Amino acid sequence: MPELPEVETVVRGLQAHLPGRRIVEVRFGKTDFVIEPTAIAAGLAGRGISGVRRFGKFLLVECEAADSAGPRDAAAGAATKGAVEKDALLIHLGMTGQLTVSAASAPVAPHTHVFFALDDGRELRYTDIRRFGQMQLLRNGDRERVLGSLGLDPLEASEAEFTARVGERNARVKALLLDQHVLRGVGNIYADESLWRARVHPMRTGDSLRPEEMRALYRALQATLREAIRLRGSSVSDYVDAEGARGEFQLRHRVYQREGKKCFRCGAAIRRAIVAGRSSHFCPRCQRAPRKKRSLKKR
DNA sequence: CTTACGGCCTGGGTGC
DNA sequence: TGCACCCAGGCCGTAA
Repeated sequence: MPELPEVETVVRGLQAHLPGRRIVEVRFGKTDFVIEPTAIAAGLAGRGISGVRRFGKFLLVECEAADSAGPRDAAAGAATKGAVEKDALLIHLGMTGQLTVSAASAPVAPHTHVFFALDDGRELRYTDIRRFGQMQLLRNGDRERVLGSLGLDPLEASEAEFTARVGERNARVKALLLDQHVLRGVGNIYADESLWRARVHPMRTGDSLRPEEMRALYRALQATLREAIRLRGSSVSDYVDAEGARGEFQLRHRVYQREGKKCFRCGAAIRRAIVAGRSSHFCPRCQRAPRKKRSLKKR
């Protein structure tokens, strides 16, 4: 399940292969998860790739300016196009999406639905068993419209920003961590792992966290994400990086998918419960449940 | 406005 | 061997 660390790992892998390459042709298999596939094919054929970046769980393949096919005066271009946003291909990997670079002659994995032929004889391929992913071409101005409402990147947010976002909300902290409009990039694995690390129960509300708990959660979230990036993400089902290799952070999971197993800190049996509509894994001893029912607002 | 919840998309894994 | 069912994450509609 690609979350921030997995997408970051894929992006870093793609950055080693794609910038400077040119997309020769785009071919599709199934397109029910693609917004305007014909626009993607027409818009990207012949375009050079200038960079790859992550935005939350989204991945952006950025194109060079459309008129860059021939020689041009860079200074003049900058002067006239200064406010123009680069076109970019926006990709969300959903649950089972994979982006890999391979030789065009390499065997095609099942459920591979998009092929970007590159000018060096290789292909960028999009494979997605469930097709819960998403792909669309962002033109000038689309970026703010599509991505503008997303929350802070958890690795860029200061402790004060994090506290302001989470600490004034009455919703369950698990729901807040998962809400992409609060923080962008956190999913079920890293929410559960961070809450365990911070010893905060997922059903606590944001505004019930004491300052030291809020600080612990902020630090736990960043430490967990950084370690997961270092270990190239969690491969619990289909996730692989741009080279097709699995990550290793799943070997460090302390609660996720460990229901019934012993807590690494205290030995109690890890529990699983549905919180915010999601499977949530926690230690019932280390992470104290809120005692009383939450008040339905002040009345 | 905020929060909670159910349904929908798809198909691999599981259990009978 | 087949087959019904569960579940995953994001998003959207609805209700309170």
